Amino acid sequence: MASNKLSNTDIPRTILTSKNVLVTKPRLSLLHILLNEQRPLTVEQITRLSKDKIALSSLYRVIKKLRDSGIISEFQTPDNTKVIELTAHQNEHHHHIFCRECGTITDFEIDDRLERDLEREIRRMEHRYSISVTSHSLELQSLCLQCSKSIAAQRI
Amino acid sequence: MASNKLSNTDIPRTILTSKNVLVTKPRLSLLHILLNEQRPLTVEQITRLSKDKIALSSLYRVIKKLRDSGIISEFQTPDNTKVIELTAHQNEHHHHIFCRECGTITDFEIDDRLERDLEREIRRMEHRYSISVTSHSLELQSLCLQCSKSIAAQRI
DNA sequence: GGAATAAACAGGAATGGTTCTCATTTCCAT
DNA sequence: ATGGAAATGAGAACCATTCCTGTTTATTCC
Repeated sequence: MASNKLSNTDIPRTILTSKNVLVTKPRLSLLHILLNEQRPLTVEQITRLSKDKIALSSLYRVIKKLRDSGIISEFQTPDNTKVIELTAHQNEHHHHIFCRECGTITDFEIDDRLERDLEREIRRMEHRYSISVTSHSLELQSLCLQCSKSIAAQRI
Repeated sequence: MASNKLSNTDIPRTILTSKNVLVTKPRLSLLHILLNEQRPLTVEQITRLSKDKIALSSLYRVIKKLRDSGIISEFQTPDNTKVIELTAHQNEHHHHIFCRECGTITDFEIDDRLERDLEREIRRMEHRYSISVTSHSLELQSLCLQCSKSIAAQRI
């Protein structure tokens, strides 16, 4: 039975048209992957998930285009790898946890009160250093549950 | 008159020997530069400040060695550049402000109470995600005073 | 709907930062 | 002082990313 709602596969198209970005296969494909995975991904992970259907050069170009259009955003892991995520997810302002073993990235939000305190402290820093802060990010480095288990197992 | 204290030029040597790291010219040279500048430096900046007396390959090796010995620490700017700073400076736990125009990096510390709240929140995250957080960093992106001035000047 | 036009694509070559290799030099314990 | 281990310098290799060029695809206007 046909749904009268948008199917999942239409969301990427809707995102592109709503931002006035031309709809093309590689762009749809990238958005599709990001929507499916629901977590930040590296270029390499995207390449693997796309089953090499996007040329690497195109992937980089698409990332740039969608970043400039505000659809996705980009940041770096502590060991210098480029990571991409949907900006939509960013709307709930969040931070990142990096597992230093497997490199998995997890989003997290901090307590509202703490986030407000943080903002206030940043305003103070702006005065103290005579700067205007445009964004902030909090990063945690950790061992994820899985990695700490497998490391414990190796020790036995 | 000869000083009976350590001269500045002896500090790098003392650092190396106290950490049981072999004393060599490139290592002394890197420490010398970091002690002089008193701020985080990129590989490129170090190369320039060393007047090209350290081979690039050696510089990378020295950075690695001193990092592994805990003498210096390494992090990334938001645009993916490697930055080195003395770990001694780290002892007062601090964070970084990156100017998105000129790339200058400034250290800053946050209010004690906020830092404690942050630590507490991190403990909560550890429970929530079943992870063990090994370190955290707060990064601000800003325009520094100088850059915001020169941008304002351009507009006129 | 179909042709013209503009944009995006694929593939490969080029680039730049970082690491590796290996012959030579430096350090340091004896 | 000297032998052996460790570090260095110079350049090659590496790999992620960017650039280039000819081809394909999407949009626009008829």
